[in-house]
Amino acid sequence: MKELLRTKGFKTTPQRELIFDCFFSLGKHVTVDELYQKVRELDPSVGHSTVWRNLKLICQLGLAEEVNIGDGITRYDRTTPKPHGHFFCRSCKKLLEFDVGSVMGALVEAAHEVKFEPDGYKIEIQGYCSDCRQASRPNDAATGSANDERKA
Amino acid sequence: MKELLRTKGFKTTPQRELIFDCFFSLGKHVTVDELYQKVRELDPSVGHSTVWRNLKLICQLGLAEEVNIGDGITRYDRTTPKPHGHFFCRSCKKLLEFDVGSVMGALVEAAHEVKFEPDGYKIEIQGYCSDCRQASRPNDAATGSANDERKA
DNA sequence: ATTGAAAATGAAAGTCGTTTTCAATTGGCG
DNA sequence: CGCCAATTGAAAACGACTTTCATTTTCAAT
Ligand SMILES: [Mn+2]
Ligand SMILES: [Mn+2]
Ligand SMILES: [Zn+2]
Ligand SMILES: [Zn+2]
Repeated sequence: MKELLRTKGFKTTPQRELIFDCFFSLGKHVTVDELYQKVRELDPSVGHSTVWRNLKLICQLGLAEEVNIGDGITRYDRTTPKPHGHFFCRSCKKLLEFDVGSVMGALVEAAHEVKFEPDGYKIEIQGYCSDCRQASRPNDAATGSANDERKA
Repeated sequence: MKELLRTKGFKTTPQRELIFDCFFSLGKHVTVDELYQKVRELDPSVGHSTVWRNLKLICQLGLAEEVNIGDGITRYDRTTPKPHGHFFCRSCKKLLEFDVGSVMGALVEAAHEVKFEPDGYKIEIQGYCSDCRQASRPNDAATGSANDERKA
């Protein structure tokens, strides 16, 4: 890790090491604030912007990539050898991963047809996970309109 | 159109009619500001928030849905009978649509396997469209890192 | 036509995650 | 060591989205 940083011309600092460690110890799909909280448990002096900057750096190094599910909060997902898709539960906001190997062929071909050169894939299925469906059985119609109540 | 509004309990106003008309006359994937500009060509007195609110209303009526590609700008896409995917060009920021019929089966099955109940699909392929690739042939390496220049 | 309650409007302000600024500190090579 | 560029942290800036509120308008019921 230090090696990778050095060879790319970045310095190793205590904050950076801590942030990197925390990031990789936390699960996938971490938000800046989640990581910030985790880091501050171990060193409350670390600043928010430092966490943010190092998260960006982690992405720059190719160790993670941003995931944007449309709720305005960027999540950082450890890079996986092959692209994967996400099930996003509208209720608990959790992301489940699934293999997209079976659909990549068709997508690449569709791109080819219109001479589009793909370099990134975002396959996200929204809905409700089994946990949440069980929990809210009686009124899953209500939970279904998560953010549609304007003038209720 | 007026009928639909009335039956749902919404009022018809000159601004609303203008905004609806402009929205449907513009192409797909419209941003609030794009629609705002278009509307103001015809009536400069219409406010930004009115455009925004009516765009939300159009979604509420099921005539459009929000598309969030991760650049922080919400686009509004006219509802299509069946879900479609998007090619998003990192260079010109345009969205090309493509049919996802051939991959829906696999996705639905993948969801089934983990007891996830899907109700929304977002299939977005990022990359470079044929126009942009031709235009920037000599230095497509540079354009390739659209937003990766932090300390260039 | 008149009227009044509810909805809609527009300007301005508020929200909130992201990003930048800047002075002070620090890492690491020579 | 000693220097210089990289890094840090606090605070401010940014920007799209959303809400607030006083005023205006719609429209159903007189
Ligand atoms: Mn993931
Ligand atoms: Mn579309
Ligand atoms: Zn859930
Ligand atoms: Zn393009």
